[in-house]
Amino acid sequence: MPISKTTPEAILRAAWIVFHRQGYHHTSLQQLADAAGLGKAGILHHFKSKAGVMRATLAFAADWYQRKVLAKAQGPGTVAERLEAVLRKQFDLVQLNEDGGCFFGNTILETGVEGPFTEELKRFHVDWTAAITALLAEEFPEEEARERTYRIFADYQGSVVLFKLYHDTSHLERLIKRVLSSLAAPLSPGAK
Amino acid sequence: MPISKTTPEAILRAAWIVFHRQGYHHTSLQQLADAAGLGKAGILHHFKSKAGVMRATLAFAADWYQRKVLAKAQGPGTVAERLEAVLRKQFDLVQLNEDGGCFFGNTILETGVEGPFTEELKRFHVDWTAAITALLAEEFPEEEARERTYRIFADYQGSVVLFKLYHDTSHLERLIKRVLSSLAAPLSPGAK
Amino acid sequence: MPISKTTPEAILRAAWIVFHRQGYHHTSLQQLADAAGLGKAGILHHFKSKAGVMRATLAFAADWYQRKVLAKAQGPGTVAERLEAVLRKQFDLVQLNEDGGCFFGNTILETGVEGPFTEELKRFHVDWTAAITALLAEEFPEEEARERTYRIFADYQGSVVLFKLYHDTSHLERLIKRVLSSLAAPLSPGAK
Amino acid sequence: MPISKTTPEAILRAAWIVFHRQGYHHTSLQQLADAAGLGKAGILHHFKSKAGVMRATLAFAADWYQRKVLAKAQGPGTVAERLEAVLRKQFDLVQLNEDGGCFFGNTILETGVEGPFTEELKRFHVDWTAAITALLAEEFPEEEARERTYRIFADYQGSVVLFKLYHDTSHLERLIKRVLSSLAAPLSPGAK
DNA sequence: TATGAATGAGCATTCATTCAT
DNA sequence: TATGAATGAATGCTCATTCAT
Repeated sequence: MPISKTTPEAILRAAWIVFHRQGYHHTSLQQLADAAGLGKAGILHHFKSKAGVMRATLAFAADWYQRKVLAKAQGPGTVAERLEAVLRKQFDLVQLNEDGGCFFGNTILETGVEGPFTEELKRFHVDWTAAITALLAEEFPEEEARERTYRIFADYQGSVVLFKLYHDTSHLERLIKRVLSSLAAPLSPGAK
Repeated sequence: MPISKTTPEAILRAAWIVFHRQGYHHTSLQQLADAAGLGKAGILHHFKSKAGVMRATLAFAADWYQRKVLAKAQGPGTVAERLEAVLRKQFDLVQLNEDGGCFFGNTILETGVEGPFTEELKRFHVDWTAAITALLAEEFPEEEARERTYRIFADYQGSVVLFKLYHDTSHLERLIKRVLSSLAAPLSPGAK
Repeated sequence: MPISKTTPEAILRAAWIVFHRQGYHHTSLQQLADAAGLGKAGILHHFKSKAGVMRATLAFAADWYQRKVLAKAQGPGTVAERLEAVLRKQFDLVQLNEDGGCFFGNTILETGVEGPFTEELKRFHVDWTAAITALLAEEFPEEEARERTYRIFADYQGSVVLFKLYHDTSHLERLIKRVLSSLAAPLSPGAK
Repeated sequence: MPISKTTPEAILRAAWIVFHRQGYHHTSLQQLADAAGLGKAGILHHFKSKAGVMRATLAFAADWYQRKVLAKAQGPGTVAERLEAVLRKQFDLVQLNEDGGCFFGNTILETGVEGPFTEELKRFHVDWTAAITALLAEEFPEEEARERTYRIFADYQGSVVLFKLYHDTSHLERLIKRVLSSLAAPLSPGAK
């Protein structure tokens, strides 16, 4: 008895949680199926392999990121306020799923180079960089905005490592303080 | 034909490479055995489980790190020279093993909190922090040295993510420039 | 090429034979799979572990016992005739499977107390006792029927040991003679 | 560093306990080694295989049985008293080792026919039969003594099954009562 | 659209055993 | 007399995937 019309999106939503919490290799199709309330074959009916599910999940998450996180870079408020809003929203995700860290960062380190996910992972970084650079460009010259964005990204990813290591959100708070106060200071040298 | 007296250390040296390249979950005992030139059972004769091999490998690597990388924080040369030496040595490791990134950072993100490796992973961070803080304390007040160390660590881990994403060592070079020039500047606010 | 729809019952029928012949611990999943004409994974698709197969097999066998062996305690014929019929049917099973003895008795001694099969094993004894007691109660007072049943059970299990030790069915024939002639005699003392 | 001169007998004493508790197939060489305080290779130095250890253990146990259990059939006291003494001593063994049942009976059912232990197992039964027959022959004609012995043996093995199934020593007590009171009664028919 | 049966490769781990020392 | 290194086969079980229905 078929039934129920599980949407692919519902599967991805469930898969996101599981992949985020456990990583790609440590997640089994069975777990994805359980999370989505389908059989394993049901999952593969929609996405033709485990890697396919992952790819779609990354795309789905990047999309969501764009709409729910990076969108906060636009709209009313000062540059600092909007930057803080983006970072705080980002941290909500980091703390989700039993403190899973950054889904994209995790996946970059786990599947890295040879992985079949490079495209989606790069898209995330490109999106992120574009949004934050555009925001900072309201206040700094283009070139400088780009450099500042770059440094914030690195600082963010590094802070997530500390957060995961010590399970302590203060590392994320410190990042926000650091980033916001850096906006008020001239850019230290060390650029590309 | 048994016998040949593979030392546990030789196994760990081989395991380090494989774990670094592939991550914990994506590495099989068979691969560890192949790398060490033993049968699977031969590995488990020395370490009682795959997790045991990982634990020992992390300890071995942390030790090596202490002796070969962090040791460069001591000795002759200016603070900046020695800091650069440490970072450059670190990058050698990052680029090793098909651009595997930071073995410890990877493992932190992959096995995170609940993992059975927290102890070894924390030790790495504690060692690292102690060495760099001691170095910077030659030039800055204790408190400031600690904060600077903290920021460098975060920046380093974040840069590794970029390196893995784009396969491009320039991200590591930029980190060095950024770090060294920051030594010459007053610490921007945003501390703990 | 998957598919062929092996029924769980077919698996249990095959497993019964193998477990009976070899015992629980000495039987491998591979052997069960071979006997059922499936791969190991095929077996575990139907029963989630080797112990699960054993449990289901014991339940299946107990059921069969009830319908094919103990059912002979009812119906036409004298009490003695029906008791003999039950015992003879029982012996057919004992001699099956390369003289495997009593499947339930074997398992009781092999996995004993702490085993995960106590429930199924007790059910067998309860069924057996209920059927034979009901039969004997046609001729003896309730209490005495129970005691006689008890002694027959012990004698039966003991005779199986001798049968397995010497591979000689005369031990089973002697049991029948002993049991039937005891029906004609008053119950010797020694009750509970 | 060799040392310590573990006697073969000490190994067998330890092996007896483990084999009795767990059965032959469910016992590993490692467990035997642990129990004896040696390495696996140390065990195999004395007995050239696991089966060899089992064989020697059965022989050792049969010997012990002869000297410590069946010896009670001789000496002062009435026939009934001595028979009870033998049975009670036997029950001590049955209850030993986490209610392991009769070591010999267990092994007969577990390894049965094809097993490489038939010889030792038969020796146990022959010894037992000889000792009890000799005892009963003090009071009954040779032929009758043999038949009574035979029945007691079967009843004993059957009672052990009940004891293991219900973990209840009352089954053993009932056996003693039954056996002793049968001595006072004429032998019911049903002989060979 | 989804299931459930099935597969074959692979998993970590344990097995009894060998053998140089 | 005993160890510790090592093996190769086997253990129970999970994996991603296929496919008839």
